[in-house]
Amino acid sequence: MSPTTAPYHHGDLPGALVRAAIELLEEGGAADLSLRAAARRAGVSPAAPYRHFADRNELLSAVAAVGYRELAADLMAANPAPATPEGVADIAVAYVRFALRRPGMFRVMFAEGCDPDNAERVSAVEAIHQYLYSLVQQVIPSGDPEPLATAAWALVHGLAFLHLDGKLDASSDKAVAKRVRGAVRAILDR
Amino acid sequence: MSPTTAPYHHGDLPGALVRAAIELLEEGGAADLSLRAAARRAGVSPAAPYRHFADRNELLSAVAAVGYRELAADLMAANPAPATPEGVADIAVAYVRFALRRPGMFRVMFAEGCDPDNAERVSAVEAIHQYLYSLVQQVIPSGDPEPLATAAWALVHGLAFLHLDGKLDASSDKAVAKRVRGAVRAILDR
DNA sequence: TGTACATCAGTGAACGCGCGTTCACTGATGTAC
DNA sequence: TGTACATCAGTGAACGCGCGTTCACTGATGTAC
Repeated sequence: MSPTTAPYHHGDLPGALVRAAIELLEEGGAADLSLRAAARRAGVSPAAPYRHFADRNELLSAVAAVGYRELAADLMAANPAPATPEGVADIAVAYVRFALRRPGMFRVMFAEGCDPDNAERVSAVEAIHQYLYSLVQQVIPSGDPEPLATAAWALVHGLAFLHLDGKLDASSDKAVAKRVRGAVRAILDR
Repeated sequence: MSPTTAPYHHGDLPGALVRAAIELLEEGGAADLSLRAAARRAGVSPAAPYRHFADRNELLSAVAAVGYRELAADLMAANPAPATPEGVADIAVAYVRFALRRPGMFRVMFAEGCDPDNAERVSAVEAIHQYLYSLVQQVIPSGDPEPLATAAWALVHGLAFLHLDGKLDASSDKAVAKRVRGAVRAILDR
């Protein structure tokens, strides 16, 4: 079998399309991501994706699902078992860093229009919430962890978007980390 | 002068275009907002806007500026002089409510691609930050207010977006208000 | 008070673009006998 | 082991769409004399 000739059957077109979409997202931002562009990059005709995805939104949901998994992995890698405010700040920094490192992906993960009923999405989001919940429970054992977990998520999410959208200066990684740590500590150390 | 005939000269086309754009935003979301659509609604040819706005982005910036002013007004109306955690929560609720009531507008105000150098935008954003700064200073007089003000903004901003994007259930106004108050109190009352 | 003229704010037609999606099709694959 | 056939995964051409933007233009306005 000649590997130089592209086979008629791709082998893993769904995977290739998701990967292509992610690359486009990293290179050009959310505006440059289209079904056609992903197909082009995967080396396939504009109609081919429709064998595997009902429409544009379904591809986007698949992309977002990958993003959620990677974000979760990033957070856990940042500090596997935080027990101090500083440990929590590590995770906050990782969250914001993820958003700034992969803005296109982050925007797709949190965007209007993306199917809110997609099962994979919902469970991935739930996983992140759960993670923050147990984290909060560990660091601040007193009281109801639910509102605190929500507050924690909102805090890092807001910091991420404000930096992403230029409302807070994101030109220096160091300054961003410092600002994020400052905000987290301001709340935790009172 | 016949008021039934549209005059050749509009009178206040820039204003009419901004108003039209805002209406489109409220009716159909950010995706339905285009220069052409705004011109159509203002009863003017597709090329007319270019007399007043260099390009699409400039119109968007003008729209965003109106949004910032309205958001600021909403916040101040919610509680003119908050001095307690509950008063702060009033403002947080107003922030989230604004986002949910006018999602298209909110998204334009905080979106990528929108000119970050636009003077009116920058000063409007600065005004909001300043407001939160002085608010924090009043409610929590001890320590550096800067990181706390940033944290406060990020918190409400994150709550707004998580509700807007369906990560937190926004189907009931009451439940949203309760969740927002809960998050604010969880942080303030510790 | 009237006229010439520069300036300004619109028109309308056209440009090229890339998009999502549908369609009838064809080449490859795998299964039943 | 070989063959007929159903199924699947692609092709490529075409659809209609709305967009941002440019262009040469014309109608209205206001100012200088």
